[in-house]
Amino acid sequence: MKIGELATRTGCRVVTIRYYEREGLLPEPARSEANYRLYGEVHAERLAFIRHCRALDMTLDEIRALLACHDDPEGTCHQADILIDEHLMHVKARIAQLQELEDALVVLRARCQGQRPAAECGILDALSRPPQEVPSSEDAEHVPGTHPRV
Amino acid sequence: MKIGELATRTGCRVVTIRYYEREGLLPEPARSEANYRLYGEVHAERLAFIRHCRALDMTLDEIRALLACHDDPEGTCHQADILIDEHLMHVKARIAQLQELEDALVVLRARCQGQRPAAECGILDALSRPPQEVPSSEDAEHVPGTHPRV
DNA sequence: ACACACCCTATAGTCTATATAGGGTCAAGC
DNA sequence: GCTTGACCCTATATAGACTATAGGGTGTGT
Repeated sequence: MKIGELATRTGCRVVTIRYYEREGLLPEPARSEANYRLYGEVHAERLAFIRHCRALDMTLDEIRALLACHDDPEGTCHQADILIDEHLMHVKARIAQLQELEDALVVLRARCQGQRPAAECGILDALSRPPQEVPSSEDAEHVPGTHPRV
Repeated sequence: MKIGELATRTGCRVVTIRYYEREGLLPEPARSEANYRLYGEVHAERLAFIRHCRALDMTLDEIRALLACHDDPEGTCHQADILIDEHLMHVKARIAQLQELEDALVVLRARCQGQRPAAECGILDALSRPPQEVPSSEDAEHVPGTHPRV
């Protein structure tokens, strides 16, 4: 199968597949006479694995580690377990952090109900003032915040 | 005050201050004879404003818009209200999405309790399999996911 | 006179892709 | 036989919000 078919089958863009190949997540496939990439079921399964992990917000490095477990069926899956546990903790930490953000934004929003001159706006005023509790992102580490790059 | 002092006072890296200047969020300050940047209270307050907004996970574009309101005290703060409302919705959407992820990860994690050969690992097996519900990131838009770049 | 902390600019790298430019391949229809 | 269009190729640039590095100048203390 050519790259376009693999893309539609897995719901992954063509350019993204080539990107995964460059990143070493997908093995280099055979080539046709016209230098087209030719994929088999093995590739489709591996790409599906990668996309499932991405859907769970894992980084490509985490996925690389899981694929290494997957490629070594003699070894134990202990590494995979640990990785999932850690990732789960990061997701939880990120949720907690975003909930603090949400509370802070609700408080901020309540300071202004609309059509007054900006000079009197409670929101702009509050943002200008000193302290404010700032949730640190230490524990969430590699888990993105409010604005994913889609 | 020189850039290093501004940095320690605001808890912002020196390079980040210069970056904000390049991005047009901070005005270009006066320079000493040795070409050092010289800041006043105005700059410190504006930088604090920016950092508070960043702590609330706003993008630099959102902050630019809030600063524009701030810089036009004749206008109304209606724009600022709308922006905060929208940002709040994005944060809420991202939280909901991450909670779905968390559930999926908990289910995944429960499929394996450790020291078995990777070939039998329920986690690796589940990730290889077809469908899986994948929360879309449509509503969270500009709110990053699980792995922020700190 | 020298060390050291601080400042400057310019450039490249991070991460996970997406977008663009400029070209080659292949089947169908005229 | 020739064009059209869909598909494929590579290489490079762009996004966001910084961080890191190289290579140099400034200013203070000993």
